[in-house]
Amino acid sequence: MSSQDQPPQAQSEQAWLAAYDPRAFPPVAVTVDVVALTLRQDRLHVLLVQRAGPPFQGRWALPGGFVRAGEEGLDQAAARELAEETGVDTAALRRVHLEQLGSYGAPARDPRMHIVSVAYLAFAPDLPDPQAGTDAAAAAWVPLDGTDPTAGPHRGGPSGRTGPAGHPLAFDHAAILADALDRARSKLEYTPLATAFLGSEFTISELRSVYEEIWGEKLHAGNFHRKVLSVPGFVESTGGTATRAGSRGGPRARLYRAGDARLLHPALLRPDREEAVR
Amino acid sequence: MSSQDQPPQAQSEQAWLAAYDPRAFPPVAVTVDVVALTLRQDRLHVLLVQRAGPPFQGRWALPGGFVRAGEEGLDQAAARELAEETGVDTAALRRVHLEQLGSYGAPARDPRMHIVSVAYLAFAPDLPDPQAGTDAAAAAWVPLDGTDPTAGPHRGGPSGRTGPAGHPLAFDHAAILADALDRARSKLEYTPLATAFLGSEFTISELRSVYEEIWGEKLHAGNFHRKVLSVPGFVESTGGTATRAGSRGGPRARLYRAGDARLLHPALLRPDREEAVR
DNA sequence: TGGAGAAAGACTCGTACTGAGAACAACCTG
DNA sequence: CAGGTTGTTCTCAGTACGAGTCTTTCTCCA
Repeated sequence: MSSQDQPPQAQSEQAWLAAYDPRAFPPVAVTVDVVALTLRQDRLHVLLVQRAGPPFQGRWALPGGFVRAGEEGLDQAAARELAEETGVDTAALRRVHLEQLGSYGAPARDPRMHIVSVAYLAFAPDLPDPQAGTDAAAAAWVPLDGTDPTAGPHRGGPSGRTGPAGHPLAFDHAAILADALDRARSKLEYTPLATAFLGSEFTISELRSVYEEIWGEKLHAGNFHRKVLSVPGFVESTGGTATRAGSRGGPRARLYRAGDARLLHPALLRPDREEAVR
Repeated sequence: MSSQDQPPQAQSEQAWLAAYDPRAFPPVAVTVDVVALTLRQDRLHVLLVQRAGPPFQGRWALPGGFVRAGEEGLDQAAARELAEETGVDTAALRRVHLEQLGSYGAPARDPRMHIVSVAYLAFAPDLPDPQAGTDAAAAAWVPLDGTDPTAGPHRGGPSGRTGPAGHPLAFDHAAILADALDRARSKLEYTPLATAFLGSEFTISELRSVYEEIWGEKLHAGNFHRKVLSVPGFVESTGGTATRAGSRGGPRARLYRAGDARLLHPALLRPDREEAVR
């Protein structure tokens, strides 16, 4: 149940509600944090903000903030935070995939008080540079390539994930980011969400490079091509071709748009992951 | 970030923390609700409690309660609620699989105030009948078979899931339960968690009946057998055989225990789910 | 201007996995 | 004891997948 509590008295339900005092309950605050991922120049980036005030002043952190009590649900709060932080209007947010990742509620994860954070994961196409909100010193898309010395490339080690200046993230945001990357990698396997990183029209090669960048390994071009076209509803042809070939030659690729499938069947599995089994 | 907030002043971090007033923040309460599933006599059951007080007095609901601020994390809170509600001691809880399902935070989901509930999903072997906690009128394992007229058998329609007396669940617990069943069904595909519903030793047929009951469809016995034994780390032989055959004849089955795999590779996919794709 | 190199896309081949069904022996109940 | 049920193994055809080849088209650079 949503509450295990001793009612003041067993009166009528309405009378009881009127006498109800929310402040009588232990203070646990709820925030929403967003792990927004995008690809810029074929590199995976995450949206981070630099904290303007304590705690962790000056540190980089995931964008987020308190849920406005009584005004909005969790999904709306996440969308609002993302819009505020990216400076992108609500219309453009429609092209962004946003899903709940999980909640983090260790008592000491925030030094101020017990704060439960509901984390969200966003897949965005290439967006303009963010504008720092009023409560942030800076905001930026930060590359997640192998520049982090404490984590192997594309492995997303749970600790040590760093911000632009190489400093560790605030709070437990490194762990949240690691979980987000795990989720993103497996989401690509059985959903067509890789297309969320691309524009409305794209080539199979561009789609493949999304997989390669997020999974961190090269894929067989021919097999990928065959597979993508054979999964019903993954992509559909626009009939057109790219106006220019790739920068290093090759024929002009055909263009596709996202299909109507919500799940890939059969799935597009990552190659050989024996190590992940045990 | 875990907080987007105006610090009272930009003093030293410690001074700022000392002056911090948690009560200044909007009251959003956090609860933990548990969807505990088990199999009794080859039937899927969920643990429900009957609410002793308002709101929704007398209605059946998922077991749960407020997170004790500053004392415990979300996982511990879920384990505690489950232990309190089942009357099972912490030792027996070790055999129960408990994972976070998701968070539900629509502003009006609780009539008292804005309450965010972090839902957990538990897979339990057959446990004794629960004891109603002090704040519940009753607690019971409730069968989830096709007795619900508003939902097809094993489809878990998001609305209308009912309690023992056929009454709808309190709050948005019907939706949470539906999400939990979806999650459980897909978890069986790529994890060995079906074994969490069984005792420490089991036969392949018992394992198959777990899948059949949760997926709601009969499986090919021969292919299931081959598949289970071929996935590395799913089960390992104990060398023994069941002391008695099934009630309707047949040879004594060999006994197995859970292996050390945490993921099934390749996965054990549900048969034909065209409908789920779009 | 004419390769060299690279990429898009179609194709081939051998292997692995899957669903459907058959076969057979062990065991229950009546 | 007979008939039905179940555990387990096997066969067979269809599909999916990894790796490789081949052709064509394009860009870059000598």
